[in-house]
Amino acid sequence: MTEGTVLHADLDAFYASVEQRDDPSLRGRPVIVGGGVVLAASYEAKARGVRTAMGGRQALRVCPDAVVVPARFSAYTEASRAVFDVFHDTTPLVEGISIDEAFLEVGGLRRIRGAPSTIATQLRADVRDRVGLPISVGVARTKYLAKVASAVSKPEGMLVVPVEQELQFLHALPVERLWGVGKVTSAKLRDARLTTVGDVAEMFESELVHLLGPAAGRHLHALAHNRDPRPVQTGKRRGSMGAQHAMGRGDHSPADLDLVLLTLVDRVTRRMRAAGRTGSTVTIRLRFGDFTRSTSSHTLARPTAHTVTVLDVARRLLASRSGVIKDKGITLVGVSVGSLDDGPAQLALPLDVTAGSELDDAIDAVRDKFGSTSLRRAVQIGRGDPVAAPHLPD
DNA sequence: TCTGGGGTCCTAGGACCC
DNA sequence: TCTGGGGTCCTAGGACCC
Repeated sequence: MTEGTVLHADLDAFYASVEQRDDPSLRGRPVIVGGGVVLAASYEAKARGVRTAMGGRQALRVCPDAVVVPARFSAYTEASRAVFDVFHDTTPLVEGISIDEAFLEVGGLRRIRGAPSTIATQLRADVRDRVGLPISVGVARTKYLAKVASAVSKPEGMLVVPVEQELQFLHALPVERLWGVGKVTSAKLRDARLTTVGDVAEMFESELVHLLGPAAGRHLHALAHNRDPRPVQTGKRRGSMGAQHAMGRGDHSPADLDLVLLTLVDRVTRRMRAAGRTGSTVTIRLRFGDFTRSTSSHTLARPTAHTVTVLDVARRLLASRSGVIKDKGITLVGVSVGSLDDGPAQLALPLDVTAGSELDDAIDAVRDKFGSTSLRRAVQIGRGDPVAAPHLPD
């Protein structure tokens, strides 16, 4: 049997696991993180039918004895950093995908660390010992298949897909396992009597393109045949930064709304400046009283991270929707700045990254400067050898 | 069922340019 | 006076992911 060399590591019920780690009284009990909607559910809660993104009331109906705890984002950020430290101690080739998952390329490590499955076993033990959290790992030849494998192995498992058995494993899975198949695409595929990945693999690419559009059709055709040439990529930088705020259905005066907008713009531009980045496309996202949505955007002639400049644009965009807001009411406001440029070449870390609230900014800054691979190294540089941030007007 | 807070990528039409 | 084909950018919306 031949092993692939891509690992996909994925923390199990991440937020809920951190809560259970930090409060022993929660262990073994159904735990829900978040109130209005479920941000995360422990496996005990999932076993009773609680799902991520479920409404809070519904969750308590299906699992009345669940313990509901508020989210502690700083604790999750800290735990994530510790886990990524373990990843980087395993291999230099780490591609972070989100706060709780990453791809690791371990192909070059056979002589010093052994076979991929050996490394994966050690990685799980290291995360458990050093951070105290359960993690699942999938091992395969491609990123996509490694991700599928870790998902199938949960909870707290490990699954190696040998190269010889790739298609056999893949084709038996339901179409919903394909990356990029959500509710809408799943319905289209099932309408066309395609229920397994194997069914999709039997289609011509042109048929899938006709059914789903060019990009999605080609993408799914490739995945169904396990064609996924993307290498594990370090140093990715985000393309936009945003903040949003959900509100109750009640009345919100224009002054209230403006205050929310100001707060959001301040949060976003502050993070941009901390990361040393500027952007030129300002987008506001609205959700109305009937839960329909709209976005509107405006592109500036020059990129900026200036609070007042972004606020001015955001205000005008919001004003252009005031009629609908008046009619339907509003339940969410979001602001994001996109088309982020590469920013100044020098490292733009705040001087004092040890001061509590600044830590997140510093991590943002480092992620954006170096990608997650060099996260730890750069934070150390930032701590020991501060570099002045370039002056950005505010 | 009654809905958080982040993000990514794709599509389609119109403006504008050559 | 009326007209082709191709490219890029902007905007709005939508699907999807964690």
